Amino acid sequence: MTDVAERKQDRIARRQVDKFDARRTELAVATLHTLAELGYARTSLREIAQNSEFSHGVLHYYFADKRDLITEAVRQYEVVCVTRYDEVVAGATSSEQLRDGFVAMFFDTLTEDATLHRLWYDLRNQSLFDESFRADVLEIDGHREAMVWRVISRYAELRGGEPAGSPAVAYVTLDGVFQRALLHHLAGDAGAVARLRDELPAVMDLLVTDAG
Amino acid sequence: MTDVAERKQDRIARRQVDKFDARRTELAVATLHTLAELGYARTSLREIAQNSEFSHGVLHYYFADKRDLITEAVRQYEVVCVTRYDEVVAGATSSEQLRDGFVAMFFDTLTEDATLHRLWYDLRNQSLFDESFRADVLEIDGHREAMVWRVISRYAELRGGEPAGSPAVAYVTLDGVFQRALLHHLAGDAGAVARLRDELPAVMDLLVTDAG
DNA sequence: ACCAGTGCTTGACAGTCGTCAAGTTTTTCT
DNA sequence: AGAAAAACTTGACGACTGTCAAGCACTGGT
Repeated sequence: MTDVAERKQDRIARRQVDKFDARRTELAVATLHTLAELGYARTSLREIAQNSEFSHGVLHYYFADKRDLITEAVRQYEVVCVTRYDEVVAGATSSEQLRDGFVAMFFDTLTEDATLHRLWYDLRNQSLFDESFRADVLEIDGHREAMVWRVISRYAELRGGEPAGSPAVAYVTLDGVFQRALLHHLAGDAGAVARLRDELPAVMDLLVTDAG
Repeated sequence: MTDVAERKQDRIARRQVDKFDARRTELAVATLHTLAELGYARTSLREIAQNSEFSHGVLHYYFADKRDLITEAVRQYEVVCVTRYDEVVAGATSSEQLRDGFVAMFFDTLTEDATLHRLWYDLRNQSLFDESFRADVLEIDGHREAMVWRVISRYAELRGGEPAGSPAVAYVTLDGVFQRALLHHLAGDAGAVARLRDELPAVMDLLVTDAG
């Protein structure tokens, strides 16, 4: 085979791989939405296929098995979710601006992406039972922790202070507030969500020491 | 029917009701252990029955359906879990004693009852998808919050200070630490658990203001 | 125009699920 | 001891699951 022919073959092969990956991603996104709607326990392959424009058999053409499919869907979640606060951090020129921007974004995504967030917590919990999810979950959890840390360390900097705890403590605290707000939001308790919104600035202040 | 006969009937009926309830509870406990082992998504009635000394059909003799059974199991969890720290609070005569006793109990139940705790988080998450669990979950969550508040408010008292946040903030913070410790414990990362143990006293101190 | 191969659908498989009716064993009361 | 009721087992049902093989439709290359 000539060099030209080889390069052409390569181009074709690459195009096919690209198409294959694109469809994989498309199906993973459909999976993500189905999971967000039904939860892990009640999501079947046929249900996922109905949320796409394909039939259920195609899933085994693009994915080895259900686990492979769901793992890919989780990775799609990660792409969406771990840079959410970065522009708030980048744009803030004062601690008040950062604090208010963070609180606004926090409760905006809470209500806007509620089903996606409940899925994340569902999958993180699955990893407590199913070892095969654990590596991906721990990786995403680490990215979420880093995201929170970028907010808190910058907040401390703008206030001329220091973070009061480790990245882990900052993360679990704010994530705990988020989980609780999500639960009450989905339960229809707007009052409880509003109370948490009022408290969130004070929680942020707990996580940084005053300027000394 | 004579009065004597009526009273006798009553006694019999009560005894039968007691027996009925006792067996219901027994089966609910078996359900609880199965759920703790497999998680909500993978727990079937036949599996539950195999963890008891009965056959799978008996479950529909004592429970209307699967939801009824699992709801009862969740209530059993509540009985076990919401008074765990009370004796630590009652016995502590100094803030250091309360703090150290709390930390010890915290990580003791983390490792000792790990499967039960992961079940709780699993069911709490189910309530994000399934409305029928929500009322029970919110009730248990409230009891857990009250339990944490008894610890933190007493801790503040012993230090001559005040709690730094609301009961909700105290609860989600400590529960967040617990969830993270549980995840890393089940993932076999003893180092991460040890680091959280080292940090927990500082987290408690974040939640109370110093004496003024 | 034809052919090969990719992409996709259809239908079937073996297994599991919750549920329940029918029947058997055990307990309880007279 | 014998009858009545409760407690429990067994087996079956329809529905649903993940998986996969067989075949149809369509595309791109020659």
